[in-house]
Amino acid sequence: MAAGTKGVARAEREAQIVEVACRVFGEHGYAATSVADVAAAAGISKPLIYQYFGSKDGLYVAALRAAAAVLVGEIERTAALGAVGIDRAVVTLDGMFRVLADRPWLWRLVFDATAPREGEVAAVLAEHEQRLVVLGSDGVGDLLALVGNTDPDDLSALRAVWENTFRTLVGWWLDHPDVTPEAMSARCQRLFAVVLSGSVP
Amino acid sequence: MAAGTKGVARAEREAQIVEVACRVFGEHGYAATSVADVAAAAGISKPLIYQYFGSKDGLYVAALRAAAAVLVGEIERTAALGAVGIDRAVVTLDGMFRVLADRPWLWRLVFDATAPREGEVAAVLAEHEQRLVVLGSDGVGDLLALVGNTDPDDLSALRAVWENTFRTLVGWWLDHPDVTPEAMSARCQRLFAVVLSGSVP
DNA sequence: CCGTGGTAACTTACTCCCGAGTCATATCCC
DNA sequence: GGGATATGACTCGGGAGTAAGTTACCACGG
Repeated sequence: MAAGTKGVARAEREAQIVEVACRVFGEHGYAATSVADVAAAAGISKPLIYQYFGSKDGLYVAALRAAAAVLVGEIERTAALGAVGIDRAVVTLDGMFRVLADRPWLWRLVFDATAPREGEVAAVLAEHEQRLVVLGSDGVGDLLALVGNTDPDDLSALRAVWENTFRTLVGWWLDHPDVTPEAMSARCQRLFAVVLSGSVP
Repeated sequence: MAAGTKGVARAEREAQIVEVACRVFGEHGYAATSVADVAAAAGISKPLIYQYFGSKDGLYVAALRAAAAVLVGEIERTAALGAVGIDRAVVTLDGMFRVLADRPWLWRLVFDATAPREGEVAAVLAEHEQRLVVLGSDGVGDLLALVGNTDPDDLSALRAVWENTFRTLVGWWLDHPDVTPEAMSARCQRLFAVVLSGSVP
């Protein structure tokens, strides 16, 4: 490949690289992805990525910010709809299924267990996590308030359970690509109803 | 350090290495742990580990088997007690808290997201996961049967939710080392009661 | 209209480091 | 001597990051 410019402006090239990086990082995970992999997938060379993003983590942060803007933004959007209880849960999940339908890799990118736990990446992850904690505590808090429970540790634990339930249901859906968002939302509604029906001894 | 024997028999040395490996792998994760780290922690040299376990994965498999024997064994033990519904959940969690109290690192070892997804390690992980799936489907199946739901995908998804709820509660507890097993079991019972009370709109 | 120099876009071909895995050798005990 | 236990000092590969050079475009003076 010749060394010279291809006439692609920096902003445009950066956007293209970020999009490719979202996909590659999301599909294979941070640890298993090399900068050379992303460069190859984008049809460019490694040093260009370093010139534009500085480091592997810099690239990852850019991809993470782009993905989180979509996903956390969607969660905040549905939260603002004002549904409560089961309805709020189902509406939130339904919105997520629709957003992920044509770019499912964004999910694994944002919740990548192999991402570094320190440095700028960790800071960005913590920032998004904090937004989710606020939203989750809100919904779960209503539930605890109904029974007069004000223990902060109970709230913290139950919020964690809810977040992981959310993650698990989305993860299950991603593992079953034949299931439509509509069918999956219906399944969630059904399962919540079973659990919350109080039919357990 | 002199090269000669220290008079430690192979079986004894292997047991010691496995114990140390459980701790180091469990505390830092598979990916972030080098064989040299384990050797240093055990007070021996790297080639001895290779002589006894063949490879990093071989060592990891040995540690995994030892840890899973304890943890999955405990889950199977409590499952055999015959409790149902919330009681079964609480009994299972309670047993786990007690087992983990003096060696909490075993948990992160068995559920390490940075462990390889292929090769012998993956096979061993899948084997233990399968045992958990059987147990989880059992408990969750009762719940669905009560409302006449026989959809296998509903069972699969709800089982996944339960397993992750379990993992989340244990993980939360590990992040709050001041909470005693007794207090944590009480918290779980309380939270289950809230959710299953059907008090949601 | 035609250089011509400056700048932005881009690549080849490296260095460097870290961790997995190995080889040759040393010590101890029977 | 011989086998089991042990280690220092390597090789090797892969991925992060870099140095130096190449090509295209564009603004300007002639």
